[in-house]
Amino acid sequence: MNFTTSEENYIKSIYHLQKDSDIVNTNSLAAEMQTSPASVTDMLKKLQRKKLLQYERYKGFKLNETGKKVALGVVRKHRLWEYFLVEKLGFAWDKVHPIAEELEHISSDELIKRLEQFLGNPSFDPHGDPIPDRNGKVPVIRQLNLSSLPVKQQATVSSVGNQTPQMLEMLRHYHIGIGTPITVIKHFEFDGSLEIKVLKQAACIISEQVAKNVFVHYDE
Amino acid sequence: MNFTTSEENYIKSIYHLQKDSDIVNTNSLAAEMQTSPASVTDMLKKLQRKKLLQYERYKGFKLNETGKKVALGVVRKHRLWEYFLVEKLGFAWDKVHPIAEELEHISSDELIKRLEQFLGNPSFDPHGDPIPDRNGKVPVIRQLNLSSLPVKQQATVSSVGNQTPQMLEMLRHYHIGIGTPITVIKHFEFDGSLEIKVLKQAACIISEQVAKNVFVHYDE
DNA sequence: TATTTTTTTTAGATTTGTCTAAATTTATTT
DNA sequence: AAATAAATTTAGACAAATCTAAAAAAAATA
Repeated sequence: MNFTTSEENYIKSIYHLQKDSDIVNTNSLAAEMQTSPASVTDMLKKLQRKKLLQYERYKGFKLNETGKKVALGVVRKHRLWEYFLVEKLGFAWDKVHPIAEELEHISSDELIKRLEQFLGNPSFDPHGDPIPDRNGKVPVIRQLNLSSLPVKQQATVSSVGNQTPQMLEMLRHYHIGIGTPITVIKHFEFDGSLEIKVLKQAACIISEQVAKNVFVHYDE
Repeated sequence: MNFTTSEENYIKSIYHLQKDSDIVNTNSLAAEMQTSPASVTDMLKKLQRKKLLQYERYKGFKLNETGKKVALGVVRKHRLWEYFLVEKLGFAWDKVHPIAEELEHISSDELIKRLEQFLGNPSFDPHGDPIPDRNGKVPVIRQLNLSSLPVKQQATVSSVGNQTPQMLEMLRHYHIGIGTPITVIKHFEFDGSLEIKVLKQAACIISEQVAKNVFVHYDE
């Protein structure tokens, strides 16, 4: 089945919202999509007619299995294009989101199959987010929050929670990127801030808010 | 200024039509766009309001300088993406048109700048068509029709006129592609067909209709 | 030149995705 | 439990891009 750009965007947003909250409600989706609750209701009816949603009036909604498959397809395309933009075209990781937002709606399956191969079948995008495979399988990585990393434990940055341009810019300032080796030197109880050491950089202090958005995995 | 996908498609089609006929009329554009003459009229009014067209009711129309710039921008994107699809992703040249038709509407200028660089600033796409540069300048190549090539004159295929999948498939069968060395052995007056020799292939005969769509340039 | 044919435009309708304002349902608070 | 507030849906409208059928203009022909 084929979907419009608008439908795909709604499906993708619902997918992301229902990861944290199981059931999604109209207002939060409207906020996420920067549109009115009335427009959301209209689209929900359409997606229900197309059998992608479990939806009851006034009760909230979630994607069914078919809907999730569609969402994973869009996420897959988005992340493969982000990988392409950063690794092949040399874009900074905080600039690629809006472009991938357009590219993800190009419809050819053959294109995505070949793009994936051309990129060397990557498992994670430039922000450390997993790239679903052809069948919607999402690679997992055992990672923990930087705030929970024991002091002096050597680890590697694996992904970033908040991916606003503001956050990504800030991380770039700290020289923190995906794959960056990192150690926590000291944990300040007062405000939860951390003194950290990043490869070749002088030790520095990051706020708890930043730390909560950085995920790492232990080095083997 | 920004244009919708539909507007860009109309502009591009007008551009291609006015290369052969200077002034374009409603019916031929409707045929080209596979839509009704009424829809064309509607869009013409819109493009005129946006000051891209020289248009008088019942008298035909053509792009003005602004309109041509926009058209060249779309053509540029289309051909760069075709180059990418063939040279980087390994698509056959007769499969890329519909995909490039979607990709050409992605809006980021930065993307196209970087893509062009990544591809090594190509001047011609996989069908031998020139790729306009950032400023809308179109590279030219002195080429002639295969039917007009003197017998025994060594030449190289530089572009293809009719780019339907049917024609491209046929040329692939003859092992004729852009850059293929080619010589005319004999010219048959009876039906205008040509006996030709293509690199490493046994001599073969092609119809006048095919020959008229193959363009070559002399080897230096 | 008058008539017929072709081309082009207008009028009015349809679909998609959106909006605002009003109505309805659910949740919260006295 | 009744009143109030919040969330959600409905009703009705609009812009974009399309359509069909009818009207108008231009071109071709008798």
